[in-house]
Amino acid sequence: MRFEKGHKAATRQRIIEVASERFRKDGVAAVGIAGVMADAGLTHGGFYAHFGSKEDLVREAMTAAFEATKTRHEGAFAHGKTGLEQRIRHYLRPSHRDAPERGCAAAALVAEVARHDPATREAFTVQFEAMIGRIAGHLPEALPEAARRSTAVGIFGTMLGALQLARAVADPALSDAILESGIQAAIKLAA
Amino acid sequence: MRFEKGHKAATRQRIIEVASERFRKDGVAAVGIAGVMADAGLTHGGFYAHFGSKEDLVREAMTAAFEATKTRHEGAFAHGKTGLEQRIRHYLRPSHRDAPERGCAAAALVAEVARHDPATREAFTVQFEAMIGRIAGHLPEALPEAARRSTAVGIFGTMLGALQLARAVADPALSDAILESGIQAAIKLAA
DNA sequence: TGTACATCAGTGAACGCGCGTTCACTGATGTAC
DNA sequence: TGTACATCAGTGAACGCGCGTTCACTGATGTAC
Repeated sequence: MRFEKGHKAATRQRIIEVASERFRKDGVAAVGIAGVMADAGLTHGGFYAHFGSKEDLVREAMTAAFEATKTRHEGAFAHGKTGLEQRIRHYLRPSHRDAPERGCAAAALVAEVARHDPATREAFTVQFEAMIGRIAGHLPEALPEAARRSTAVGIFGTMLGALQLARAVADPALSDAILESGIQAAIKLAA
Repeated sequence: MRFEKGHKAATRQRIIEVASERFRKDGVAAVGIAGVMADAGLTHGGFYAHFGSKEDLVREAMTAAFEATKTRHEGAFAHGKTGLEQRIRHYLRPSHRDAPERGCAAAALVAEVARHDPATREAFTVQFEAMIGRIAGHLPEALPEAARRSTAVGIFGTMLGALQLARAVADPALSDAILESGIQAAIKLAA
């Protein structure tokens, strides 16, 4: 064989990583296959040796984005309420707002996911559930499971909504204020 | 003149209304000028007699969408806490989730707005501020203005985040649960 | 050891299509004489 | 009252471009003899 073993798998991984950044930064609809392939150091023709369609890449890149941010944060936060507060502040920090390409895939892609294939939406749902589980893990064990899950959904919705609003608004001071309001709101929900 | 007075203005309004629905339903990037014009009963060539560019239409259609939902709800809700709770439940009801084309422009377009022209982001900011003002108007007058605004931002972020998550998720039961969790969270923030 | 062949990741031209935008034109009307 | 002309909202062909996707091909390698 021309290429060492694992070469193709490595290329595939590279395409997914490039796509996961570009999709989060510019949106799925605005990013083309040719651009992704060029960023991965390849020509566009080879794409279909790796993926069946753009939609397949969307699904895989979104999942990879979720996994990457999860892995990056694993074990970084203490257990319990303090850990959750740290997590909230980390999520709603200015540098997360300013670097969507390396940030939360849910915040960058929710609206578009809602308009995609069932398979993509299911992949999103799986990752969403995992996220909720992680947040719920910080909530008091005294609470019933259902209450913890429901509270976690409210907290995540607040975080995601605030991050998106902070990104959309034109006034930088207002944007900072939105992040701070989001932090306070999420903390209140966790209490 | 061939057309009665006000004809052109009426056509322009029709284009804006069609666009405001289609942008909310399918996203700005996925909607073309030709499709909007066809839906308005016109051919695409006439578009530039009404707008300078697609971006101009985006800005106007988004503003119109905000104004339309505002007008539709004006005076529909009581003052104070009860009115806010009504408002929250109304926002996070299943039929709002299922009809984005007639629903909240912020929820449908935040992510895309973040990637658009400064002028479009400024128009969004104005509408966002108005929305916050309306929510803050329901909060206790005893609170300082800044606290009311901050709380209102948290509440709106929660509503917007929950609505988007409910739209993206593949499982209908989970989607309903997200709406309910969002309602509970927003109410808790308002208390 | 040297030659012929099979493998296959990646190339790049081409497919039909829709995009945003431009522009010469149409044709029903109001106005001027 | 009748005719010539100006107006202008809307038409539809055309512009260059990028999209997702297909496919015949390349060329460096490993394998077979």
